[in-house]
Amino acid sequence: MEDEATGSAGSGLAAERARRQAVVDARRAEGHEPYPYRFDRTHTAADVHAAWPDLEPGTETSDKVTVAGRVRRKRDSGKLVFLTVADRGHELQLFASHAELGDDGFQTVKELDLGDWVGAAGTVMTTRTGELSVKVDRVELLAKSIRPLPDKWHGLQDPDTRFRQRYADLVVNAEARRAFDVRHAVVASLRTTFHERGYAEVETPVLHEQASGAHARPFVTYHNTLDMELHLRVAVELHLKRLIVGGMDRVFEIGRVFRNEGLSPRHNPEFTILESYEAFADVRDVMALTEDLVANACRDALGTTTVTIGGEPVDLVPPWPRRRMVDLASDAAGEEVHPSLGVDALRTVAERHGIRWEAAWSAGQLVEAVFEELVEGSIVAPVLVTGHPTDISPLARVDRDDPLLTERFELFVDGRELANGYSELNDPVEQRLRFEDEQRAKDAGDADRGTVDEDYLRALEYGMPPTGGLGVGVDRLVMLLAGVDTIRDVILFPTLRPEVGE
RNA sequence: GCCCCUCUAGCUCAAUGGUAGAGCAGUGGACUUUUAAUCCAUUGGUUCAGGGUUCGAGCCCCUGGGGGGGCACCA
Repeated sequence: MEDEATGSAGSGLAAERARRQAVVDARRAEGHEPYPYRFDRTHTAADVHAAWPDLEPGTETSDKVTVAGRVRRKRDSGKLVFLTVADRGHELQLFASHAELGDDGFQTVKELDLGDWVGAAGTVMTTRTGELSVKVDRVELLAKSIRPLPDKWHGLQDPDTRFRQRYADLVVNAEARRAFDVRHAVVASLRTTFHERGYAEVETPVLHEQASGAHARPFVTYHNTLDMELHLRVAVELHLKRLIVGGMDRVFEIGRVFRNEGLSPRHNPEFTILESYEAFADVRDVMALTEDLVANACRDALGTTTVTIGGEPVDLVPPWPRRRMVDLASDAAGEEVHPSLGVDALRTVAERHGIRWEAAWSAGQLVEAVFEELVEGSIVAPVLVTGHPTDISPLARVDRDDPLLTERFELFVDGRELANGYSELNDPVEQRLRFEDEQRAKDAGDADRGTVDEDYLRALEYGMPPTGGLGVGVDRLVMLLAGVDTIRDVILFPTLRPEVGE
């Protein structure tokens, strides 16, 4: 009877799904395919708005369009139904009248639930309040939504559900869509900037015998046939420089790297890194490249070079200030901070400022600690921090003016490191010594430190030209430009613990 | 790994230790120009799980789980 036919017996999620499934079954029984294979549309919602931008209220055109989208809202006043359908973030109203559609077509409209995908053909019109609409004469269900969407007005608020069910988040939360629109525009812009400069985009292995190129703990996995442990990469650096040795000249990679560390609003175990290497360039060229990459990405994604940080506008137009790490640290400490002071003196400086240090730390690590504690968090507008101590920069070339520092920089914005680059060390003998220092530190118990990469050294022995290299945290760049403060808002599917039941 | 906060209907949220509610969604009804349509009626709950205290627990306590924030580590 009535209850069976409409599936209205009971309530709750299970009953709602059953009711909607019953609509699918009924359509099949009537000879309609509820999940058709394809649908031809002539216009997207955005196209319609662009093509008929300012029709007077109450206009009826004879312009035919065919559109498709997801039903987001439905206003049913009996013999007339207004449907608001969403099509890639743009909305369009369908004006569905019984007079125009007849019994069958109107029944199809009546049966539509919020969340259903629908295709419709009709003429462009405006209602008497001026809303651009399509007066439909044909409506087709393209896919039934069996599961009800989250609240049409409040959206999805629970962060857990937003991340686990990103599909639902994207349907109902415009802010979520916007952050990823920014992301996609940023990534496209980065590629464009590189392509315009003659770089080749490359892809290098994710599975490494030894993860190297950054101070980080790797994920360990296992290959059955080779019967060996493999490590997921923590950086792409050494492979790209092998390509420079091979004469590829200008290369970049945008790829996922994996670091087996804690999660936070700024850290996801897998994240996207951009690295680039350019033969015959040094750190100054790389800083200029970085400025262009970021300014272009901002312009391409936002249409402006101004971003908002903590409620204040910040202009990203280059050039940005270049300040040596030792000078920034010295200014903040009110006394000289430089690795030449030696470990003992630097420990004293650290203690004077309440900075905790460890016995194993080198002079360079102490300098870095002073910088991180006293300076890093206070940088808001972009600053290129240069001249990192040699002992914390095992792959960077020694500064031509100061043997204790390197030709390196890190870009800081909003208290966060966004990029890191340097004049690449290309002397295989010196690189071996630096690797050996890393290995010693690792053997002494610092799991993040590196090992001696013999194959990389072999490559360097063939000769690597002078090279400038860059690494950019793409997720953090997107966070800055999208104006969000958690990395989970710019990673579609952030790492979560397994879900427990439903 | 440690500390703090949080978890109630499909969604968004209420509920001095005393009968678990509302809005949206859903269902039934009215309505041919609505805009979160409106109006009338109405279904829907293992209050994250398991223990405990109490005459009585969504609320207090313990254990466990998910999530958020902080610390640590890092980009």
